[in-house]
Amino acid sequence: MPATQMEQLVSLCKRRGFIFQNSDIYGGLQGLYDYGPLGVELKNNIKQAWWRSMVYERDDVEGLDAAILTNRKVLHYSGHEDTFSDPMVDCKECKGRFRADHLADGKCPNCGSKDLTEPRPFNLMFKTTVGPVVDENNIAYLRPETAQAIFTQFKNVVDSTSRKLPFGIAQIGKTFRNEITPKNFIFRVREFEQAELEFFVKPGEDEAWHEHWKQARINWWVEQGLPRDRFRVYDQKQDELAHYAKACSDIEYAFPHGIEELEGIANRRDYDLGNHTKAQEEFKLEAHCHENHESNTKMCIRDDETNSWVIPYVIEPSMGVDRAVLAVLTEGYTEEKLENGTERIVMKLKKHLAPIKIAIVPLKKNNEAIMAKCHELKKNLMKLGIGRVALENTGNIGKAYRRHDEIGTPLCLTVDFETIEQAPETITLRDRDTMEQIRIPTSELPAYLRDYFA
RNA sequence: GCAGGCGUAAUUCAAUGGUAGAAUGAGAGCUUCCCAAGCUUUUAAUGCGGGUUCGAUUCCCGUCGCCUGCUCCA
Repeated sequence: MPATQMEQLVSLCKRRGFIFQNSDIYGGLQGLYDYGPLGVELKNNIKQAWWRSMVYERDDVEGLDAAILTNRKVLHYSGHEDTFSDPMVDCKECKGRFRADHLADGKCPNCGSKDLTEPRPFNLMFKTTVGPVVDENNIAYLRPETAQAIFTQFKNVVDSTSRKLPFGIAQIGKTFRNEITPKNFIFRVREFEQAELEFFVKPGEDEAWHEHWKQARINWWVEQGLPRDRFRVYDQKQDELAHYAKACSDIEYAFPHGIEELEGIANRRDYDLGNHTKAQEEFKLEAHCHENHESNTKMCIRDDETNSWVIPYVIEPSMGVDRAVLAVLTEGYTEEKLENGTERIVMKLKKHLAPIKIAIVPLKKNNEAIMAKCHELKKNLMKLGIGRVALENTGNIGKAYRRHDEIGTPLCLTVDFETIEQAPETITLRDRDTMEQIRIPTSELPAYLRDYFA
C-alpha cells in the first residue's frame, strides 16, 4: 500500500537524504526544498527517463536548454505580464478576463454576466534586474514556464535542423512562480522543475496528435511505476480551459494529500507562436493573440503540400518533475509486517529510478578478506556504468538490508565466508521486494547485472 | 492572503517556571553474524528575536517555518 500520509514521506526523505528544506539552518524559506544525495539521483533518473522517451526514442523531437532569465517582452507578448500583475476575474460566460477593479457592480463588462470567478492576484512572476543598474528598463523575469523559450527559439531550431511538421522541441528546466500558498511538501513550490514538450503540428491535425500524446504519456507513467488505476486522465470541460487552450487533459495522481495534477497535456493552438510572430495579419490566427509590432521574426514554417507559410498548432505535454518525484515516492512507499513481527519499510522504485542500484554488503565488516573482496567488487562494478554502487559498512547484515530497502536499492550483493573460502567464487544476490536470495559465480556477475538493469 | 493548530536530538515521542529523558538512527569497537540480533561505547535538541521573571524550553509579543480548512493553482 502506497504512502497515505505526507509525514511518512517527509520524514523518510529527510532521514535518508532525499529532500531537505531549503535554508534549513535559518528556519527555511517558504516553498523551497533542496534535493539531497539520494534525491538528486532519483530526480536525475526521472528526467533521464523522460528525455529518453521524448528525444532518444523518437525521431521527431529536438532538445533545448534555454536561459532562465527572460526578456520582459517575451513574457509581455506571451500574455503573462498582463495576467500576472493585477487581481483578475474571468467571465465564465464569454471567457473574458478583466481586472477586478474595472468591473461595474460585479457584472462582466463584455456580456453582462454575473457568472464570474473570484478575483485572483496574478503577481506570480519573480522579477529581477539585469546588470548592476537598478532601473525600470533593466527588468527581467525568471521564467514562469519553460515553454516560452521553446516558442521564441522555434525559428532558430527550424532553421538549424531542417525540421518539417510535425516535430517537437523538448526542454527540462527550472521554473519560478510566486505561488500564493506553497504547500504539500514538494507538490506546490515556488522554484520547481518542468519537463515540457512543445509539439508542432499542422492545423487540423492537432486533435489527433493530442490523443497521441495523451496515450504516450499514460504509457510513460505506467513505466515509471504508477499503476494505471492509481492515476486518472481528466479532460477539462470547455469552461475550465485556460484562455489559450482548445483542449487540455490532466493526468491526476492520488497523492497523500489528494488527487491532483501531475501533468497537463494541452492543445495551445496557434496562440503562442501567434503571439510572438511579426506580421500577424499575414496569418489566419485562430487564437486571440496579442498585437505584436516588436518581434523581428515570423514564427512560421513552410508547408510543402500547400506551398504556403503556416503557423503551427502546438500540443504541449507539460510535467512537473518534482511532482513526478513525489508521485514515485508515494507509490513506492510500502510498509510490510514481517513474520518475526518487525516492520519493514520498502521503497519499491522501478530499478531504473533507484538512486543506488547495488549495495555491496559484507557479512562481517572486521574481516579483512571479506572487506578486501567488497572493495574489489565495488571497483569492478562501478566500471559497468549501471549507476551508483554503494559499499555498506554497518557491520550488521540485517540493518544493511533494511536501510537499502528503505531507499529503494533493488539489489544487495552479500560477500560472506563462502565467497572468500570456496572455489569457484560465488556471491549472494538479495532482491529488495521479495527478500529472496540467489547465489551465482562472481564471474557471471557483470553479465547478470547488465541484463538485470537493461 | 484569511482562520485555526503546531515548532524539544537526524527521526518518533516524553517532561518541566529551577540539572531537558527515552526509543530508533548515526559513529567506534567486539562477535564465522543472512534479514533493524547481542554486548561495550560515543554522538545529539527546546526554530529565531524580544518581553515578564531572581530564573523561561514552559507564560506573553513578534518573526520564520510546517500542518489543516478556505482561497489560489494561468
